[in-house]
Amino acid sequence: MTAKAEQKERSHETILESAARLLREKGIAGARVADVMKGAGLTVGGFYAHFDSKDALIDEALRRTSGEMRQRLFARLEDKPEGDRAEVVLKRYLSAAHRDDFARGCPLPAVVGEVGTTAREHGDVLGAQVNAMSSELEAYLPTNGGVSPRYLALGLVALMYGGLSLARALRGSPLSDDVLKACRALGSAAARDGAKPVT
Amino acid sequence: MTAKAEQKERSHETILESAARLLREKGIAGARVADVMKGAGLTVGGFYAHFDSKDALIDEALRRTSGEMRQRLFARLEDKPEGDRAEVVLKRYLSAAHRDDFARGCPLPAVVGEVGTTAREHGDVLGAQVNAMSSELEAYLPTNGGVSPRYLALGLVALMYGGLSLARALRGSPLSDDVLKACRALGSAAARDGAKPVT
DNA sequence: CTTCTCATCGTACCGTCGTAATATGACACG
DNA sequence: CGTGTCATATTACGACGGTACGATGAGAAG
Repeated sequence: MTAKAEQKERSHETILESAARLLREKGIAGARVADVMKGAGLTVGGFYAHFDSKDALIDEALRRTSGEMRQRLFARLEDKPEGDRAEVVLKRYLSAAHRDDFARGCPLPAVVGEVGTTAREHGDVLGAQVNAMSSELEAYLPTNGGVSPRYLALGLVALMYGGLSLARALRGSPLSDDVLKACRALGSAAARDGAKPVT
Repeated sequence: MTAKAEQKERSHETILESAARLLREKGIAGARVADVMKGAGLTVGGFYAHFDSKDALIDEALRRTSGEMRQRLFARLEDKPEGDRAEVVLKRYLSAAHRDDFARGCPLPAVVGEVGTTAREHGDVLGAQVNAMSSELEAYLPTNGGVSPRYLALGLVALMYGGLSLARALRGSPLSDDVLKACRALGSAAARDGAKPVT
């Protein structure tokens, strides 16, 4: 009896991984059930034995991809000088490599727009992910700036997400690289001095 | 003979206005041809007498809405002290009112994600709009900062777009207001001191 | 060996979307 | 007053999407 259960669990995991990839590459509407199953080496028919609905799959995939991304983003920071850590995160997120690695990168660029317009039902899950990302970043920010670390972190998350999204949408144009560079510069300055208001 | 031509021109304009509204409210895929025509008080049948395809309509609507938005965003700045103008733009863009006014606000939050994933064909038009917005903002930025006005402007555009997109996706949650506030603070500091690198 | 279970498959239903072909009806012109 | 033109309406087609249901076949249980 255990062999069947194991197989089902493996399939569940494979489906989720396929969904995670497609969600990041093609967004919510673009991650079609049939394609997700094909990516998992299965066919449509079996899908509803694993998930209640496409929406449930998207929610789970969103949590999964967001968690993965945070892990990669904040990995191996102990090696870096304490004051540089936020900048390292910024540079990792706003890199050309991250822009070009849809399949394993941040899911936000692929889902935020849809959540704001036609997929409001995923707003809660999205909010939790944004919150988690911001909270984790907050720990690496200075406390003596003009803005509290919490707000600084939220602003940096918006800057990172905005820069990466634009860079992905404009990839192929030189403007894409410029956007990344500009966001790194703006973000680094803010991460160091805490966005001190000027006179 | 002129009466027909006038009517057709009026219809073209009405269709475009309807598309502009729907594009901002529901995104590219969400702005369906039948709905656009209904919003214009017409029916699907006549659509292809006015536009070659849905894609052509979207491109035109994107240019239109983006231009409208810039006009509103940079209007009446002569009243303001010269050094405050960039900040005024920031505050207008990152306001709760703008977040809640889908129908007349910035189209970027509704289209950037799709262009990055499933609607690459609109990338050129989108790039031109981002460029226009950044260029216009650039004129109001300090030249003595750590970053050139061009890069500062690009970074601020990414911050504004990112903040507004997140705020729209999270509307209803208190996090939405926090994101706007955080982006205003971060942006204002950068717009004033030009993102000076610290020590 | 037989029977039951269950993960997965093949397939079909129903709605929706972009697009196109034809119909209609109002206006301009002779 | 009749005729042709053209903007718009009606309707249909083909593709595709999420979802559901019966078939299949491999493994577990006796």
